[in-house]
Amino acid sequence: MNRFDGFAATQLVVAHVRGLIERGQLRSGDRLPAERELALRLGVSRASLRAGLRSLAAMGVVQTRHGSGSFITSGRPVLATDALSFLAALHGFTPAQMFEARLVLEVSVAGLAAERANSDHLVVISDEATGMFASLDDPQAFLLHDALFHRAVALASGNPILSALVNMVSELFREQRRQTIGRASDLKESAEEHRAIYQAIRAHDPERARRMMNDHLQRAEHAQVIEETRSGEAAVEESPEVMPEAAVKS
Amino acid sequence: MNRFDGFAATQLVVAHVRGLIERGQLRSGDRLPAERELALRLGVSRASLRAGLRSLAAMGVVQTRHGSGSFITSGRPVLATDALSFLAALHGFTPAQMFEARLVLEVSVAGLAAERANSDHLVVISDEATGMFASLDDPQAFLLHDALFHRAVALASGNPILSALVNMVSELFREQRRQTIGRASDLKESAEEHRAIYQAIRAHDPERARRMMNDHLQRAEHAQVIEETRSGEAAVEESPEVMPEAAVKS
DNA sequence: GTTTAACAGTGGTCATACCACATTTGCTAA
DNA sequence: TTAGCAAATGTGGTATGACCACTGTTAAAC
Repeated sequence: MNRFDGFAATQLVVAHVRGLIERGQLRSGDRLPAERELALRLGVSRASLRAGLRSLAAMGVVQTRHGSGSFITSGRPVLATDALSFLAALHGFTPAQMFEARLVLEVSVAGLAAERANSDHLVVISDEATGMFASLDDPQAFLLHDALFHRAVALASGNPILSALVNMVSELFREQRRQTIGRASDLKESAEEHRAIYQAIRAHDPERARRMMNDHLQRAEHAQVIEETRSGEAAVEESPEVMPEAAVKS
Repeated sequence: MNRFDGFAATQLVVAHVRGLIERGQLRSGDRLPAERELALRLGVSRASLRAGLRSLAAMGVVQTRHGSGSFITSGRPVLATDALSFLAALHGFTPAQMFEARLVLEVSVAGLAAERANSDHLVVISDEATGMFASLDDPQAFLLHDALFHRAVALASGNPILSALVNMVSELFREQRRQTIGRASDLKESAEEHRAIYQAIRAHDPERARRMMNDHLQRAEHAQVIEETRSGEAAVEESPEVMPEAAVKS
């Protein structure tokens, strides 16, 4: 049945799991057979099977829990955000490019959310907005709520594809912004902008939601540019006021 | 130096390569050390090293060529499209959701392309448009040129993030459409629409480019819906005119 | 000088053993 | 009886060593 031994063993594993998913024999949250058994069943070594599972895990299709087993990823459709993050490290995305991508995606998404958001969606969005106001003195927490707010809006759009894309981009932005959020001075204004977006969505006013999201992103980008130039001057004229925390590792 | 043996060996590999990339010690197209050597250097087994590389490969960060070595992915920033494809198989994206996502992304992208496309970009876009006209009698080839056209437009937008996202969505769409393109009857009209988009971009007319892209996607979705209802009726009233080719595997 | 064959280097697979974590089972002791 | 704990089981994670398949180079043969 299988290809002759030693052909594309690991690829066979991926294809097999994919087939099971497409046939509906594996669904979100289901547990896969144990590695040793599945390897035997597919006629490949356990090493090759693990290689295949590793690929699937990197794509966010399966999650493996040490001691428990491998499971098809449950919950909402989510793309692995690492990939975009690596791309950023390789090719060096600029903040301008990130804001442009967010503008393209999120303005429309906000409009859709205003059309379709139900009360459950609204609660989550509102919670994150309050979370922002509650963490004005903790930039990192603020940034987290910021990202979660935008993801909540994307979720409310009702389109899982757009939601997955917004998740990726927002996480990418957060990773980059995390290092400079400390010098931001407009957290309160930012929170107000998010509140305005929320209110437009709650009022089911797509046009206003689009406008508010557009204004918010434009202002956020502008503020970040101002920060950078000011921080650049400061570095020349005097000692920097705020040191970005050094990311020390291993 | 390393974590005590047997901790998160495979994770260590990913983190290490990531560090090398972020420090600029590994750039696009570079070749990584041989597996046996790199494993020794990191103090992990070759199996664990390979697991890490497999993850990186699945994310599209590295490409490994049998007999030659492992290389940092060269060329333009591209996200692995498999992930979205798996999500589709798991959660079942509808054509309507796909078209909505494309509408959000590609209308704006077309506008940006009209602002920024240079002659190199225009050549590629034009080539794909002609490729569509040249393959009116070969639906699969037509569909390929269709996808490549949209990617060329995204590339011309000058934003690598948006380009990567459009690549993912266009590939997702193509995989889904591949099975039904055979019954399409409006290939020529579709080609004309693409030509109109190209001309708007070539004329550096963003507003027209956006409008043309918008019209194209709306018409394509409409045509596909018509197809489906007609095909549904046909299946009931009489034998289907065109059998979608069965995807036979293994 | 050209062609061809051998060689060394590299990733791909396999088999086996052992370790670490999670859950269940069943026994002990209160 | 029952609450608590410990052993047993099942699972993924890692390590080792060997061999196979592909690639590129080098040296030999023509």
